[in-house]
Amino acid sequence: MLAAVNTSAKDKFLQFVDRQGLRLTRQRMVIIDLVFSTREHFSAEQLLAWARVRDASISRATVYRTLPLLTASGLVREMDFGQDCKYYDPNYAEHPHHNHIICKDCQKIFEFESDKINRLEGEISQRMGFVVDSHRLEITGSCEELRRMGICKNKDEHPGQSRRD
Amino acid sequence: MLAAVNTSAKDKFLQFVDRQGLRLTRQRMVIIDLVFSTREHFSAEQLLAWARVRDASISRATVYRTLPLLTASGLVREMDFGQDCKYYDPNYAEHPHHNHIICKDCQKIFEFESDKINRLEGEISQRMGFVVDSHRLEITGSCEELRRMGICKNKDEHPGQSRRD
DNA sequence: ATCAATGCAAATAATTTGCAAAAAG
DNA sequence: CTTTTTGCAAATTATTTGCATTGAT
Repeated sequence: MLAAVNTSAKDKFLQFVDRQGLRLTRQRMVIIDLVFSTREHFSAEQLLAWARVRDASISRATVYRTLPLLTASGLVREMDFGQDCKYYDPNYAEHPHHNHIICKDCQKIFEFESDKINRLEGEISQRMGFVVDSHRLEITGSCEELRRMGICKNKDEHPGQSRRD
Repeated sequence: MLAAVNTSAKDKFLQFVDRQGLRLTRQRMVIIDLVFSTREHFSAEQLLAWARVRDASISRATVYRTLPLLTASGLVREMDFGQDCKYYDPNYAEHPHHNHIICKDCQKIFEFESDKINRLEGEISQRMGFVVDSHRLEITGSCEELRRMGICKNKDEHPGQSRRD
């Protein structure tokens, strides 16, 4: 059931693989399965660890060589939260325009969508002579709850869950 | 005159240096002068090159050790446009809430501000139980002009120039 | 004087790459 | 069979750090 959530994203990627004439290797299959059955952001190292549970022989190089394929397909997006390594977000297949809000207290990352913001971005871009291709909005904030009560109500929520504006 | 544009930002940083009990070395002075007299985004390596024009003995290590001071002051912001190295934006002193729009054709980066977007972000964040601390909005788009006519009207504009929503 | 800051060079760590062997189509 | 992909290990590259020395206060 959990694994079924992103099935269509996986299928889209399989189509991409086909369209590009790429080969469907055992290693790629493992990686694809993993990537499209999670909603968590992950790093190359995390993906490698997950993959090795299923197939201990999968190499770091293969993971690093598969990530650009995933991003090239547009179904996974590289995220740069000024950390030491890059993170990857598999939720763009389902929510191509989602944004991030990061709790600087509990460090969790939430996703949300806003048509209003999208519309404004389009208007502003147009006025500046651009056609929007993609956008990246990341809000950093603090949880009122935590500041007032010392406990963050978001603490137990599933990361990568999308709320609606 | 160009150097005077950001004088107050420089002064603010000097106050920060003082407040933190940091010492005002010759090398820091050179770096501070440079950073607050440009509106361009720059990398550590670029800053080092500029600094060495004024003082050939300035080391890479000093530049790398000064950058975190600049970002800690809030007057300069680290920018991660999925590139090989980090870039730094000195325009946050004057425009603390500005956003970026990147022309994927001519690769130039423009800055703009939007109170409407800021307001929306505040509302959405509040509804999600957050108080906004900072935000990062980056739009990637293509220049209609370039696509239609083969020439980008933005080509000669000064990068780092802020337009108003 | 005292302690922070510097320059140098070596260390770190994420990511990339060359190459011979394995496997997909 | 042919060509892509893999695993391994070595290379690359931005950034960081240890240490003896210099310099700001």
